[in-house]
Amino acid sequence: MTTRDEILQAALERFARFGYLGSSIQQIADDVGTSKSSVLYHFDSKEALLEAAMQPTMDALTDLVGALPALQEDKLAAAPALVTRFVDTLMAHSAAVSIFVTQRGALQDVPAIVRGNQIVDAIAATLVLEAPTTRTLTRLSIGLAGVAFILADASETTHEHPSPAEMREIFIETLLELCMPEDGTVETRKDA
Amino acid sequence: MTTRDEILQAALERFARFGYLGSSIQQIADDVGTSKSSVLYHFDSKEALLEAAMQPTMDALTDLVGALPALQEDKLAAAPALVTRFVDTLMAHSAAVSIFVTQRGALQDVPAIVRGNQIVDAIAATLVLEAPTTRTLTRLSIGLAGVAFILADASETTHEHPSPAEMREIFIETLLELCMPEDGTVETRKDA
DNA sequence: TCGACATCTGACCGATCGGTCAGTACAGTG
DNA sequence: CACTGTACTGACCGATCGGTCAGATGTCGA
Repeated sequence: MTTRDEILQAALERFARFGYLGSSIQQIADDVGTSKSSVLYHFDSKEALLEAAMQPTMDALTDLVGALPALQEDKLAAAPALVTRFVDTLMAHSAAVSIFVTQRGALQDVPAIVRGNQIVDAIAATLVLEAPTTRTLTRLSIGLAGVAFILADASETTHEHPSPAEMREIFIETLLELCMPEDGTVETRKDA
Repeated sequence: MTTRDEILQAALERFARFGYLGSSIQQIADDVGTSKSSVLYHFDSKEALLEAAMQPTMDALTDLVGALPALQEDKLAAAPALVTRFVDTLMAHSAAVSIFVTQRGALQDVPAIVRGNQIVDAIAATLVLEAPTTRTLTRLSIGLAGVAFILADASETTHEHPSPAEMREIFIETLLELCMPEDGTVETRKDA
């Protein structure tokens, strides 16, 4: 792994655990075993480092959003696959998801966070399977935020959580339940 | 309102919007229109200010937890009232809830956050209405985190949210649904 | 009139912040 | 050999951080 990649990795973990504002360039440099100047050689500024660290996650989610229009024909049938893909993507990028979820209030002007907000809006709009009332939108928001939050919690705190495989099943099931019409019984799929 | 109370109020809002680490004593003083020294006269340190600002919320939630044993006889019947009270308490203290939810990773050693974690554990344990399996505990966590998160979002960002009354209904309904056994149909109450 | 006390302030402290810059070490290329 | 570009570093900058302290001001009851 190159020094640059090590810095990105360390920054992602630091930002997720202690917050962007609670992390200093010096600390990240110490984690990697390099100097502050080295970090600032690879990245123009602290904010540029945050941007670079968040980019792979935002790209993956953008890909997901890009694939949405093809599914819109039969929303109800496509929902399980979409939710599964969404959950898998979140779980594969839990550190960046943690940063986005817990700090998007404080980092409202940061481009990566702005981009994340747009992505979430697009996904939420697609996942609503009935007429988008306030009620269904809010229910889905609860599910989305809750899932993202547990993911964040699992990656940043020490206390116990279910196994990833177990969490994945429960996330998918619960999200589907929250975005289905009231009487809908949902079957979960074991694989995407 | 006394200067001390004004400082508490301003601190709560600042911490919720920009994070504890992202807020300085000087900024809070400026919000109130006083000096940094004045803030440090009323509170021994920045952390003591956070503690004092969170205390009313933690006290309210502690009261809620204290009332729990009396309800344990018939959990299923008591759940709607408990959930309603819980939601109302959260909504009455949205700024402090926001601080707790979004920053408890970064502030793990702060007494107020430690206390909050204990409270949440107690409430979650009580709200689980069937045998506490991993699945039900995780589902409830999703609901709890999701509700708290939307509350935090509503108090710190500018974008639109449903009216408080509408949110309250949806929160109660969704939380009950997530902590009920699978087949349970739940009736919500309009008042606590 | 005289302390006693609460409230508040500006000057100041050492530490750390994000960031700049000149310069070093080195591998590759002609 | 000289030259170039990449990777990296330590010294340094002004600003701000949380916090201390000596005093200024006003309001009390004695």
